[in-house]
Amino acid sequence: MGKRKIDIKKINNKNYLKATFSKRRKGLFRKATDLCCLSGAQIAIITFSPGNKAFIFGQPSAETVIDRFLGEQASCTTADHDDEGIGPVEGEDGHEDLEANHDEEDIGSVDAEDSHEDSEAHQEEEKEDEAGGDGEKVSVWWDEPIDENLGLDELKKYKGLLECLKENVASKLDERNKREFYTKDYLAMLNSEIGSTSTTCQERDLCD
Amino acid sequence: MGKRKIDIKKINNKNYLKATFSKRRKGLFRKATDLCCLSGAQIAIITFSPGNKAFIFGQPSAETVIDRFLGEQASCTTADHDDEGIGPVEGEDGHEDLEANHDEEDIGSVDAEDSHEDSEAHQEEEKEDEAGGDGEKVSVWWDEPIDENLGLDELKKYKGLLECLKENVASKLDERNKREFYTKDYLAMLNSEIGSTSTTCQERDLCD
DNA sequence: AACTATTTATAAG
DNA sequence: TGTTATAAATAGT
Repeated sequence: MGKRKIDIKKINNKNYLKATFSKRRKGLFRKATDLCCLSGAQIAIITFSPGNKAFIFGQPSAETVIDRFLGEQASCTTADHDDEGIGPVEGEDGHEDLEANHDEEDIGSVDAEDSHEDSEAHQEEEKEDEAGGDGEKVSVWWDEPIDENLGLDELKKYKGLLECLKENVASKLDERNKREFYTKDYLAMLNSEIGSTSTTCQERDLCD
Repeated sequence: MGKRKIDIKKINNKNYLKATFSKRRKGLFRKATDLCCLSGAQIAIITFSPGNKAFIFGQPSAETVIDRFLGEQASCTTADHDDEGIGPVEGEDGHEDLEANHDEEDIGSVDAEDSHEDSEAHQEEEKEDEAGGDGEKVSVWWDEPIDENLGLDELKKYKGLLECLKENVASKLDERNKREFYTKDYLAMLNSEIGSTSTTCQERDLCD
């Protein structure tokens, strides 16, 4: 997608690599945002750049989606999980001529919750590499002044973003409430178990 | 990107939603594949569709990247990790007029490992929804017959895929070797600790 | 599912 | 960093 077609193979020129990674990572996150907003999907993306810096995308948060994934994985422990432990391995996506099957496509019951769009939350880890450590701005889009000259499209996008923000705040609150609940629940469990005889201590063999 | 521009807002029509999710999820994974191949980045994408089906992308594997992320997160435990616990929260990506800063862009030392491209491994969980439960094919692209009429681009792509496959197999082997090593190491540690006095049993308070 | 008309993404400059 | 020519993705059919 540019002035010239490029082969999809490892870029060796450092500067070009950096520029390309940056542009394409942004593009990837933008696509994820759009997909979340359009479909209501939950998505987490974890990226370690060639410079080993982490870039994280999460809707509603990376942790939420990862936990859900790990949870489902754990409850699906099939006989031999010696490598990935999940289902069928798909080699590649979207290479027309080479494309392998996929009987995916799902979407069961989408409870058409009237009109509040989706939200997205991105988080980015910062680990100053040796490359330029200028004064890390930490502002976010909703702190930026509103451009006076927004066109209709921009205004629509802005509206969408605000709706996403609202939804995001709501889901964060929800998460926090859940966490508090579970914490209380866990504490209650611990308290009840300290006095009971039913629990075994797995570590005991090593303890004496 | 289509015959008409659409607003990025929740789609309510089920069929349109399904088609859109499917197309865009594939597009997202294709972008991730390209980014991995071009830059050597490690990426994991976890997607829960609106039908609550999981679609996983991983390079070299989702687990590897998630573990790395969780590991780094654990070692970075800052004072208050009450919600996401990572760094600055970025609200949105790539909305031109609204775009907030980002002082990301990294790429430190890319050890130019001559010419073997990147690999990708995707895994897809299957959980048959009520929608069409036909006989789950489990084949992958490298099992498919090669189209006799591939053009130059397709051949290049094929070459790239095979190189990725090779690299992927190599990294899987590497992972497995590492795992065996750690397992041995861990067992050795356990053995040496059973007889020692240095280790404390964190669970002890609950054990008696 | 396959096909365009268009919009988006992005390689180069 | 911003611009532009082109490739790629995809909305609607």
